[in-house]
Amino acid sequence: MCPTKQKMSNKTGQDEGEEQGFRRRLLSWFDENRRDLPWRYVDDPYAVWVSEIMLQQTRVTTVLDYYERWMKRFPTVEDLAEADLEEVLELWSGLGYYRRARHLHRAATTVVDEFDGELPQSVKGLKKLTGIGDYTAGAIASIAFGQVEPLVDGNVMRVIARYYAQDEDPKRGAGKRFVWDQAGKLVDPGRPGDFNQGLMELGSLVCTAKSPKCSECPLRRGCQGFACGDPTRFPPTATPTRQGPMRGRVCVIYRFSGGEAEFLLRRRPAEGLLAGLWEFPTVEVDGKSWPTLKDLRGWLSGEAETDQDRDLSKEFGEIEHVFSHRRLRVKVHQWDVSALHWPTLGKRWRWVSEAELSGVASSALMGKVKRLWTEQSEDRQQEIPVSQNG
DNA sequence: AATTCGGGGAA
DNA sequence: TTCCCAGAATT
Repeated sequence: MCPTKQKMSNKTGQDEGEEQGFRRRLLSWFDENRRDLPWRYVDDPYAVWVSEIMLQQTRVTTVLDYYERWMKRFPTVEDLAEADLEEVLELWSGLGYYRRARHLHRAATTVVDEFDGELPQSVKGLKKLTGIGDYTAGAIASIAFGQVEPLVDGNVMRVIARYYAQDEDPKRGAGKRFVWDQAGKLVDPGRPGDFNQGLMELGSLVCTAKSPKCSECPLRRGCQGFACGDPTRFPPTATPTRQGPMRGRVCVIYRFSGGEAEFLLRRRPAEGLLAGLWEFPTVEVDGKSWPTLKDLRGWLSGEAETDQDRDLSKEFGEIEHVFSHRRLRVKVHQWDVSALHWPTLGKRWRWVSEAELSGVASSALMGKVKRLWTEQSEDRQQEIPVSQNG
């Protein structure tokens, strides 16, 4: 508990004065310091929607490139609704949390088919679309439609928890209600979208998690966390549940066809992790011991006549890939099957040329495998006689 | 209320 | 390394 923490006044007149000062100082700061982001100054609810989905659990700097590519390919909600899921996932490849892309695509078809191509303007209406929750509904309603609605994201949680020296965890229970209540009381009736973006911008640029720049903060004077002397005490940090390490093997199976390399990709199941994405055949196990080569060739048994143990044992690299709460290290194998007769492929398998590889929906880990392959292709060409390429 | 989702960059 | 980011859906 903060020793200098002040009681909130219940006198209506005083609250309104406090809130108006908060709004004025925040908006004034935002007008001076707002970043020039591509989804700002755009009078297009669809563009706001796309940006907000991409920004879920993802930093602004990461989103920029994806957003530009997306809007170029799918400029309107109709373009998105008409697109194949495969292409949607392809544009999302590497951004993570792929469910967002699936939901956005499905919601786009809902908007076109049921709402005559227009996004709902109310929070209640917006939340009926899959992928739009409390935060995103508030964001679209206030930013795109000027509705006086609050929004709470990670930044807003932190700013408000500090400003009021709130001890409760803002992610749940009483702390969550408190933050949403305050956000609702504070939001500026005249410029709700700018106010909300200003709150997030302040959290992102000034009221940062580790070392807040209180000397630059427009809200310092009324901030009870600053008055406490240590604003980083708020909000309290919830201890994350950490998962154990994982080990895996990835196999780049390739052959030469017409002078160009082709790769064998496998499609992941429609449900579960990385649903529907393509990958170089992979095996993974929990823990720190490596899966065996036998594990790697398990899915190949009976598919091709070869001495798989020997052929698959060619390793050309190791990659570490870090997820939200997991750490996967994979050994990368290569296998040239140019000389082998390969059986007919089922629906889950596909040969892809090197040029086509970048146009396939896949995870960030597969991107790393691909880059590793490309980086080492010069070395490989020195080792492998040119005759193999013809 | 607690998990799951499989990216990534700053400190 | 750790933290946590313009979170939502599911259980």
